[in-house]
Amino acid sequence: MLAPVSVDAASCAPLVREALTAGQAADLARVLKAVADPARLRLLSLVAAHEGGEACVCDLTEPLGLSQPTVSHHLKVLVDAGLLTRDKRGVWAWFRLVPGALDALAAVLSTAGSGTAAAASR
Amino acid sequence: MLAPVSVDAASCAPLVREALTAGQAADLARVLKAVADPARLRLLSLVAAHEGGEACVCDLTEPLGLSQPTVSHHLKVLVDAGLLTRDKRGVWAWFRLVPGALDALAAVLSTAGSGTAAAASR
DNA sequence: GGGTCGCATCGACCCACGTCGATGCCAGGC
DNA sequence: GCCTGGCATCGACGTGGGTCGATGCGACCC
Repeated sequence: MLAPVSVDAASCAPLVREALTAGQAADLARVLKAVADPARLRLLSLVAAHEGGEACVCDLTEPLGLSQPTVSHHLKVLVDAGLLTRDKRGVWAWFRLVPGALDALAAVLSTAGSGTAAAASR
Repeated sequence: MLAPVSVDAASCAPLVREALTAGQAADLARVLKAVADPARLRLLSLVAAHEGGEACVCDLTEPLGLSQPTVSHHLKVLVDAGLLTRDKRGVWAWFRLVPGALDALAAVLSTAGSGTAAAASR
C-alpha cells in the first residue's frame, strides 16, 4: 500500500501566493485525486448528510449503484487521504468526515489568503 | 474534444450540506480531475505567481521539467476546465487565472456554508 | 520569399485507476 | 460448534490519462 497521505501534508500557503515545489504539488495532488472522483464525492456527501454524520457501507452501496467491494475500495482511498475515519463497532464499520479536512483543502485552493476555513482545521 | 466543463457547472451548495446527484458529482469531479495533477497544480501556481499574473508557455516548461507539448496539453486541460484563460498576442500565448474560479471550487469543498470565497467569485 | 521561433496537434506508448466477481476474515446468534 | 451477515482483500479486466517525439501552423524578421 502506498503511504497514506493526510491532508495536513498538503496544508500550506494557498497555491496562488507562491510557486509550489514539486513535493508540495505531489502531496496536494494525491489528496485531490482522492476527491476527484464522482463516486467518492457522492460518498463524502452521503456520509456528511447521513443521520448523525456517520454511515456504514451497507447504507452507501444502494444510492451509488456500485458493488460492495467497489464502495469499500473508495472508502479506503478516502480514509487514506485523511478525509474519512473508520470506526468498526461490532459487525458494522462506521465512517464519518474528519473535521476540518475538507476545509484545509478548500483553503489551499482559495485565493483568499487568510480564510476562516484554515482556522477551523486547527 | 469533450465538452468544456466550466467551474460554474459544478457551482452548487457545499457537498456536505446535501447529497450530490450523480450529475452534480460528475461535473464537479471533472473540474477536480483537472486540478488533481502535480504538473497542473504547479502550472496554476506559476501563472499566479508570475509577473503581472500571466505567463507564456516558454516561461513554464523549464521550471516544470516537462516537454513543451506536455505543458501545452496541461494548459489546455486547465483552460477547458475554466480555470485559465488563453490570450494569444502575436507569437506568444499568455495564460492567466480566471478570477473566482478557484474560489468557487474551494467554496464547494468547504464545510462552512457561506464562505468569503463564495462572495469573491461573484 | 526563406528562415526562425513559439505554440498546438497528432500518434503512440505505458502506467495508473475504477470496476467487478470470488474469496477470506471476523463478530454475533442459535 | 456451526451458520449467517457485514466488510475487507485479491486478482483480473478494460479504460483513461500523462508523457514524449514528430509534425503542422502562424507570426515575425531579415
